[in-house]
Amino acid sequence: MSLATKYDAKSVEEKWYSYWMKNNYFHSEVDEREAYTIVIPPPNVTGVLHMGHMLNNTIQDVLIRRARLKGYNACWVPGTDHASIATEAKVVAKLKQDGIDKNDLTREQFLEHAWEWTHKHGGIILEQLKKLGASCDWDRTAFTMDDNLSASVIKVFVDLYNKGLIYRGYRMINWDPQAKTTLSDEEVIYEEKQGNLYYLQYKIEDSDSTLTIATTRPETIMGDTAICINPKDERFAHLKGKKVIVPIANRAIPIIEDEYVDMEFGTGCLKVTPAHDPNDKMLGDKHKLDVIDIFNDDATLNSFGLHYEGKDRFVVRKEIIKELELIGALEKTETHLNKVGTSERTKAVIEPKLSDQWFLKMEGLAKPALDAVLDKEVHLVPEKFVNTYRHWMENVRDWNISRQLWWGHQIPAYFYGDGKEDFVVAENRTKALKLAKEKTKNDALTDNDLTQDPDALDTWFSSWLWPMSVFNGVLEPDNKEINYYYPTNDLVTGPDIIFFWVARMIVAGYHYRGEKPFSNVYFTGIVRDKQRRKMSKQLGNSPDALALIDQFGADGVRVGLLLSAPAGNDLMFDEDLCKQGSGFVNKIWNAFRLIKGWEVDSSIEQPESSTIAVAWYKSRFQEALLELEDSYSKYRISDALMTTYKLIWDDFCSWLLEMIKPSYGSPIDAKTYQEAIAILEDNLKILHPFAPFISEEIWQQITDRSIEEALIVATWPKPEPINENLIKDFDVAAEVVSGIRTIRKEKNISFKETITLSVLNSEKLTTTFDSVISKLGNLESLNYVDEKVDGALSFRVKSNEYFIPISGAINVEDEIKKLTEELTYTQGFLKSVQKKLQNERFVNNAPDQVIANEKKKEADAEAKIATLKSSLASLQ
RNA sequence: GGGCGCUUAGCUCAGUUGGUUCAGAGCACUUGGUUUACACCCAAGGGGUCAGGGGUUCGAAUCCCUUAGCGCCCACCA
Repeated sequence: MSLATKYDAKSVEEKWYSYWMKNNYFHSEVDEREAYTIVIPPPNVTGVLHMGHMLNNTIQDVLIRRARLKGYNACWVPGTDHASIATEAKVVAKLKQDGIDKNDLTREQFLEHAWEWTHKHGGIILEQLKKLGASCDWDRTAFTMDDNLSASVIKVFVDLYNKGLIYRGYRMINWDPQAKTTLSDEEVIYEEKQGNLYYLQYKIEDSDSTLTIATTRPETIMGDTAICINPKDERFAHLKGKKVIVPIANRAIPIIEDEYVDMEFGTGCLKVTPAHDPNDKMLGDKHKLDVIDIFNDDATLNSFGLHYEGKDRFVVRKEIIKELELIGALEKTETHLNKVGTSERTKAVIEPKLSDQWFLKMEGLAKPALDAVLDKEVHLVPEKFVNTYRHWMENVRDWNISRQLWWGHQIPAYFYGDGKEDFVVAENRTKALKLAKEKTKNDALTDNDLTQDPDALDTWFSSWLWPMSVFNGVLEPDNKEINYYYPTNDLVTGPDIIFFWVARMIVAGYHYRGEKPFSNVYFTGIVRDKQRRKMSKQLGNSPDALALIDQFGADGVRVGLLLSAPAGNDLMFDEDLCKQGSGFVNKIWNAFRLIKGWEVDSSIEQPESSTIAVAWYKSRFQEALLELEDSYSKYRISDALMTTYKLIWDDFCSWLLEMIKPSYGSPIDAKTYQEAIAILEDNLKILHPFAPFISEEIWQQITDRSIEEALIVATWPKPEPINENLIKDFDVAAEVVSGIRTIRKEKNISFKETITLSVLNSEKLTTTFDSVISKLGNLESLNYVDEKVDGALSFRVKSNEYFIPISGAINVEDEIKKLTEELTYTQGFLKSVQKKLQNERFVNNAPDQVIANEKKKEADAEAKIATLKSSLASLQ
C-alpha cells in the first residue's frame, strides 16, 4: 500500500477524535493513581471559539495529554459560564429583533427565552473545542447554572451573609445605562478621552457678582447641591456662608468649605453633585447636603432635568452649553483630557449612581489568598503577575455582587416589608418564610408577603467557586471526588481576569476548603494580529478559528499557535505560523512514509553506520527529554515544542533517517528497522501533546493496537543514561560531513560521484563515526595519512585536516586566499587570548576553569596556525 | 499621579547566579541541488555597536545610573 504524499488532516482528525471518545480515554474516575486536574476557564455559554480560546485550550490540552502519558489520572473538566450580562444582552437584542421589548415580559417569560437561547447556542463552543482536539472529560461538563452549581452559589451567599460578610449598602456604584445594571469596579475600564472643561458662572445670591466654576459635566448642574471652596483659599474668603444660584435651575445652593478642593485646578471652585460623583458623594455626606438624582436608568434626564427631561446625558451636555452661552453663563471652554469609565461588556460610559446593592467584605477574606501567592503556595507564571496580584489584594475593596439582571442566580434575599432592613436571607422561600416569621414575631406572614430581591448575582460570584463546585465540593465538602481532585494542578487563563476570577477563586478556596484551588496559574498572552492590534470582532481581524482548523488541520493550528507563545507575552498571530505547523505535521507524515516503505530483509547484517547512528540518536533523544522536562516545569511550552520540532526535523529526519536509509531499491536489515520503529514510537509520544492526531494516526498505522495500546494512553519514554561522548563525536562527524558537502558544492561534484577523504591524523581521532561519514559523504574510501596530500582540497575540523584529492586543476590562488584569511583571523584570535592571559588581574581573579579554558583556546589556536602555515607553504 | 515590565538579526523571540558552548533559535532572505519520504523538500550561506549615553569590573547583552521610545496594571482631582 502506498500512502499519500500529502497528509490528510481532516479525515484523520475526525477518525481519532471519535475513537478516543468512544473508548472513554478522556474520562477520569477516582482511583489509586495520583490525580492531575485542570478546570477549564468556562467560556461564555453562547460564545464562539476565538483565537484566545484556541491558545488557551491548546495549552491546557498539551498539559493534560502529557500528564496522561506520564501516568497521572488526568482530568480536565470542561464547562460553560452563564455570563449574565453578555448573555442577557444577546437575548435582549434577539428579542428586540423579533419585536419584543424585555420590559413587556415577566421575569419568567424572559428567562424562558434566555434558556431557549442557551440551549440553542450553548455548547457550540464546546463542540468547537472538540475540533481542536481538546481531551476534556465531557462526562463532567458543567454549567454555572446547573442545579447543583446554582445551589452552591446560593449556599455560599447565605453562608457569607450569616457570617456578616455580605451586606446591603446604599453606595455610589458604577451604573451601566445600556445594560441597566451596576458593575463591580473591575468591570469598569477607564479610557482616556479628549473632553472639555467648561467654565460656568454661578450668580451669587443677593449680589451682582458671579462665581466661576470649572466642570466637565455641565449637564449635572441640575443635580448641584453645593459649591465647595478650599477654606484656605483667600480669593474666596468673602464668599463664606453665602449662596449661589444654579443657572437654568435657578436654585440657591450653599457655598461650603473643604480642604478636599485643589486650589490649583480649574478656578479653585468645585460644584458638588452628590448623586453623580463619588467624591461629591463623600462631600455630600460630610456636609449633609441634599442629594438630587437627575438621571433615569438609561441615563436620560428625569424631571429634575426640567425641559431636558427625557433626553440623553450627552445630548443634554451639548444643548445645555448652548443655553448657558445664550444666557451668558458660559465664560469659556477649554479642551481637557480626562479618564472616562466605560463598561467592560457594553462599552457604555459608566454613570456613577447611588443605589442599594449587595456587597461582599473582602478585606479579611483576602489575607490568606494574598499570603498563598506571596509564599508561592500558589505559583503565578510568569512571576511578574505576583506584583499585580499583591497590589490588588492589599488594596482590595468590597465587591459589589448584585446585578440588575434576570439571567443569573437570583439573590436569595426575601423582603417582607418596605423598610430597608425588612428582609431575610435563606436558601429557599420556605426557609425564608420561617425566618421572617421568627424575625418579625408575626406568625400571620404568608408566602405572598415575601418578595424575592429581583436582582441577580454577578457572574463571577458563581465562577469563583468553579474549582470546587464542578466536583460538588460546596454542597458536599467531604465527597470523595473533591477530596481526590482538589486542589487542582494548573489553571491556564488570560491575565485580564486575574482579579475577576483568579484572585477570587483563591479567596473562595481558602475560605471554604482552607486550601488553594490550584498550584500553578499559567497566564497566556493576548492574541494580537501582525500589527499588534488586539483581535476583536469589531476590527474583524480575528481569523475564523474553525476555518483555520479546516485549512491547516487541528495539529497544524496547535503547533502554529504554540510556536510563538511564550508565557505571559502577547502572541502576534500570523497564519504563516499555522502553515509552518502543518508543514511540520506533513514532514512527520513523510518520515513515516519513508520508514513504512522500507522492505525488511532479516538476512542482512546491520551495517556499522546504522548501529552507531541508532546509538547516537538514543542519546540525543534522552538529551532532548531532559530539555523537555525543564521547559515543561517552567511552563515554557513553546520552548518544549521547539525542542521537539528540532529533534524530529533535524536530528531524526535529516540525520538519523539519512544515516540508516538503505540505498534506493535495497532492503533494510531487520534490526535497524525495529530500532527505527521504536525510535519513531518514542518520538510520537513526546509529539503527542502538541499534535495529538497525526501522532495517534502514525502510532496506529505502525501496527495493530488494542484499545489499551492507543498512543493517548501510552507511557512517556523512560529516562536512560546519555552517552555524552557519542554526542560530541557526532558533532565532529557532522562538521566533517558538512565540510565534504561544501567542497562538493564549491567544486560542483555531484553527490552521486564518490570521492576519497584523507585525514591527517595529528591527534588521535575518534573513528566511531567513520562509517557514517563515508555513507553521508558518499566516500569511495576514508583513510588516515601521516602527511599532507598534495594537490587536494582541504578543510579543518578541530585540529585535524581533511583532504579530498580531485582530478583536474585546483585553483591555487583561491586556496591561498582562503587559507590566508583563516590564518589572519586565527592569529588575531590568538593575540586576544594571549593578551587576556598576560593580564595579571585576569589571571588572579578569574576562576581556574575560565583560565584553563583560555589556555586551551591558546593551544588550539597555536596548533591551527601551525597547520595553516604548513598548508600555505606547500601550496606556494 | 503611583507601580511593574519591555527595547538583542528583516520578523517573532531565547539568552538562568557577569566568564567554556556568548552573541543564539525559528521564520524570512541569498545561492546551489533534487527521476530515489517530503518544494509543506535537501544543502550551504549572508545578516546584529545586544535602544542611546555614562559607570562598576581583569571581563558586561547580563550589575548600577541616565536619556529616549513602547506596553501593562492601579489611582476619586472637578
